[in-house]
Amino acid sequence: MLSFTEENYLKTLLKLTMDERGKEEAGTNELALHLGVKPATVNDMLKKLKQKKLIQYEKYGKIALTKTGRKAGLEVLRKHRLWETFLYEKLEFSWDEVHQVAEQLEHIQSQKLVDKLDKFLDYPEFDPHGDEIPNAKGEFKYRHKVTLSQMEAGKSCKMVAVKDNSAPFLQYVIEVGLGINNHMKVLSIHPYDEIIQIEVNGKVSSVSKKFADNIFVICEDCMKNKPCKFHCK
Amino acid sequence: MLSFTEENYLKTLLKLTMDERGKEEAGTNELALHLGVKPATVNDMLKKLKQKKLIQYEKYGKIALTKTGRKAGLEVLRKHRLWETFLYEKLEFSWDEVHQVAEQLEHIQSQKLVDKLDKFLDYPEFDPHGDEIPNAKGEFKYRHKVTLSQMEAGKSCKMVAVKDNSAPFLQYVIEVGLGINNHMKVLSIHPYDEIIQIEVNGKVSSVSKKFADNIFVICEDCMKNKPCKFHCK
DNA sequence: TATATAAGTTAGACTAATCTAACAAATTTT
DNA sequence: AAAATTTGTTAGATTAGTCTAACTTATATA
Ligand SMILES: [Mn+2]
Ligand SMILES: [Mn+2]
Ligand SMILES: [Mn+2]
Ligand SMILES: [Mn+2]
Repeated sequence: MLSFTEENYLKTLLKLTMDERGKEEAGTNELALHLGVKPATVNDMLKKLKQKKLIQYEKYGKIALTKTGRKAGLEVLRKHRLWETFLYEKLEFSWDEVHQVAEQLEHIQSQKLVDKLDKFLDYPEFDPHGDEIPNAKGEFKYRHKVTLSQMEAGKSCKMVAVKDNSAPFLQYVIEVGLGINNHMKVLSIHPYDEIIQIEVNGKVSSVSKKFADNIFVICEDCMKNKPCKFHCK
Repeated sequence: MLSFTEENYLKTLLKLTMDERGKEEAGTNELALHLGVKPATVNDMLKKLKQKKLIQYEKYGKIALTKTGRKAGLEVLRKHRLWETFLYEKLEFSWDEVHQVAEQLEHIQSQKLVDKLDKFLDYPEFDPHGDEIPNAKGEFKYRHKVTLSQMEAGKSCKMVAVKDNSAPFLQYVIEVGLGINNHMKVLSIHPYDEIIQIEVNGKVSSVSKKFADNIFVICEDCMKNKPCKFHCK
């Protein structure tokens, strides 16, 4: 049985080693930053997680999840995203409110509850922020998404997810008239300050580079399986 | 902000001082028994709860909730019973499975969640065990219920709740063919060992005194507002 | 009333999770 | 290669919640 804290470490480690592909390991400071604790605290926990065979780790080395650790992390992430979906779909929460409550709900221990909730929601594949929900086996759909800031002027794309899950950012996204599955066209990218002009539903908006870094999109060419020389390799 | 543990103490205190009416106070050992900890542990917590003005308590004296303490306890009880109802009504849990999971869910902190859940369930007044669910103001319906063991031979009654919420007991109740809102007639009570014969839906069953102590009923006379000399005063 | 039993308290110890402050190793820059 | 910086570790302390064992107070019984 894992404690809430242990679960949070595993979930965070999983996110750090799966978001940016290629990166399979994390560091003490990085983990501390994301968990909102001090590196010293993380260091103590690393010893415990290693002892429980949930991570691979040597003194002064990098941290990687073991198979069991990854499985446990996936389970927490699955619960988090299912609960977010429940709150959003069934209880009329807005997308900027669900995360905070799901942070608590993800730690409820009951296999039956997870299964029943999944069924009740009709086996959703994505949460309100467009993040993939791992299924009962821990598998999830991979999508070749890029950030809005990686798009070229003149190209069209569809918003599929957000990177930043904080309430202020999510509210700002709504304000700009954007949302999951919205189509948009990149009109221009200003060379001086990288301000990006986009058109959504006929309305033109200007967004910053910082904003665009946190919006995930799929480009129209990719969707149509056309090779897209700009950002897909 | 209260910890899980503090919430459990307040909820348990509330149940001890509201179930049996007339009894407004509880003792250290009694509380320890219900919480599954040692009296020494309770004693430490009493000091903390007193300091937070959630209970009234003097060394070697009895324990009573303050107004704030009672309100906090009611909120936890409300959440517990709403979650039980959700699991039972929406997720197809059986009535012997809901309690264990609700013990965890009752501690989720989100006023909005409680309100939305209440609405989603259409403001239920009773949980799957027949227990009253306090409303948003902390009020709940009072019903003059008695235990099945208090009934006289020849009288009819309706089952409205169970006292024992443990899975083995609840499964046994089903086995006997009983459930919330079932009507039954007490055929006989044997003077030697107090075995009670009841008739439910034409089927006759024999139950022990211990069993009957844990079944709450409303007698037919009381329901019809006829004075009932046997157990109502 | 004296004694036995029940109820409640205290002291001292333990674990999990956290911190600060000091130290050590690894990496980057000059 | 030396110095500076970043990254990671250790020691020692703190807090919440729990325990055992010994003690004290209150209540019931002979
Ligand atoms: Mn989230
Ligand atoms: Mn969490
Ligand atoms: Mn219950
Ligand atoms: Mn509880």
